[in-house]
Amino acid sequence: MPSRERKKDGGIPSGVVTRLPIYLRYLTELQDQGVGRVSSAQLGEALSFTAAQIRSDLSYFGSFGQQGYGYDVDELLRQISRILGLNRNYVMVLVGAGNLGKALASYENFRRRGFEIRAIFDVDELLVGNYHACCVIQPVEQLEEYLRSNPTDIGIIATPGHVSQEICDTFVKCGVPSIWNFSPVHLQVPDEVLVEHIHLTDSLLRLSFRLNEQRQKA
Amino acid sequence: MPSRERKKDGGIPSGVVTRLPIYLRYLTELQDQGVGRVSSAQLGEALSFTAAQIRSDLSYFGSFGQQGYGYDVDELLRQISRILGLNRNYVMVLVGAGNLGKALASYENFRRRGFEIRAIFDVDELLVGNYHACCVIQPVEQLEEYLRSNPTDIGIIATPGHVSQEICDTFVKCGVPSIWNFSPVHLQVPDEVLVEHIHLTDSLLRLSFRLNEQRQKA
DNA sequence: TAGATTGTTAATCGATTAACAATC
DNA sequence: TAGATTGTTAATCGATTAACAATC
Repeated sequence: MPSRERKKDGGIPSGVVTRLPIYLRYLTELQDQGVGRVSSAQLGEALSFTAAQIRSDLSYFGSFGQQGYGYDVDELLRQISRILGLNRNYVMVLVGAGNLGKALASYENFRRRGFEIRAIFDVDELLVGNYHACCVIQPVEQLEEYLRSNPTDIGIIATPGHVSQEICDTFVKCGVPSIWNFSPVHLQVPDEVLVEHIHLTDSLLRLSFRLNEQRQKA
Repeated sequence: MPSRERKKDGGIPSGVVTRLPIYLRYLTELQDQGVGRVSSAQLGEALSFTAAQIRSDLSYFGSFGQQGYGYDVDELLRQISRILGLNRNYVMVLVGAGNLGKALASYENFRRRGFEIRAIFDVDELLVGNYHACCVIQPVEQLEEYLRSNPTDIGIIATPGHVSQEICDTFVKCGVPSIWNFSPVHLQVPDEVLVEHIHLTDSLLRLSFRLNEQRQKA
């Protein structure tokens, strides 16, 4: 089976990108259970995808399986880790040390995967100077100066909505290439800056929509 | 323009459901700014959608605009609120009082929208008995008994992954119709139970994928 | 070898968009 | 009225799936 790129043009469909971490997570579970081999049919069954979709997704990146056998769990895990960029570390800076920000700073799984929060900033003078998890909380006025001398891969925004665009602009201005946004705002960024949103309220509203779907016909 | 259902069969495409909360959020911003009217072209411009998509999405639920005028911001906001099920309250129960669980319990925006956490459960004996935000933390062994006598709309799972399926099963067994899952696990539920996942790590991995997209060709 | 399962192609399905008659 | 913009239809685009030759 020839291992060629199926697409030369670059863009991987966003559905594929959404599913890769799901595959990674389940394969890690299998590995923990000592399972050594898995077929696309088994993966699909466990994750509610079709086998064809899983094979099609993987084929964007190469040929990782064997006819008649399936996939070696360890090997596929290694490949997907590499594809997701997990063979390097990421430097992150967090702005907003409220409850959510603190929870993010304390979450060990990120660090374990190579994502490290190196600095925390907040406006609140009562918080500034306190240590939390990794580091001392600094005043947000010093964010720009900090970023100038400390190259950062990912800027995390866990502030109230009314300041998040401003923080975002600072990240962009200082060359931070990607933003992880927890504030309930649609951030405006240049095309080349990557943004991932975690909109808690949006997720909750999707749930309430579906809870009411039957009743809510116009 | 006749206000008919465009689809009789029921299922609203998930893309539409994803976008409705985004529309709600932006319309709220416009209302706060005192803007009284908006066209699909303006909405699309601000949110990076096409005008056609916005009109198409809304048309699943009725006709809320006027030719030559656009949409009345207040009225459209009212309609989308209703469609999302925001004209009632929701009772929630939280399991897992770690950093993330505490952050969720403290988040005022949920309550403001009518989503109320009525009880918190945890395994940790050191936490049990403490008050947090709304309520005292109860031992998780009492979850089932609690749910039997306290009808609950949404079960929130903010536990470590290895117990989340078990908690989920308890919710399902006790008739909780929907689950808001923050644990890094693909939960198995019957078809009729609704699940919304917030997978923080998956989101972070999508970001690292895209940060590395150029380099990572197989 | 026979059975199983891949990677890929072609067919299908669904979602997005462009265009426009309707009409405020 | 003339200009603007809706809601909807038809055309396009892209993603998913079924089928199968290749082959372990």
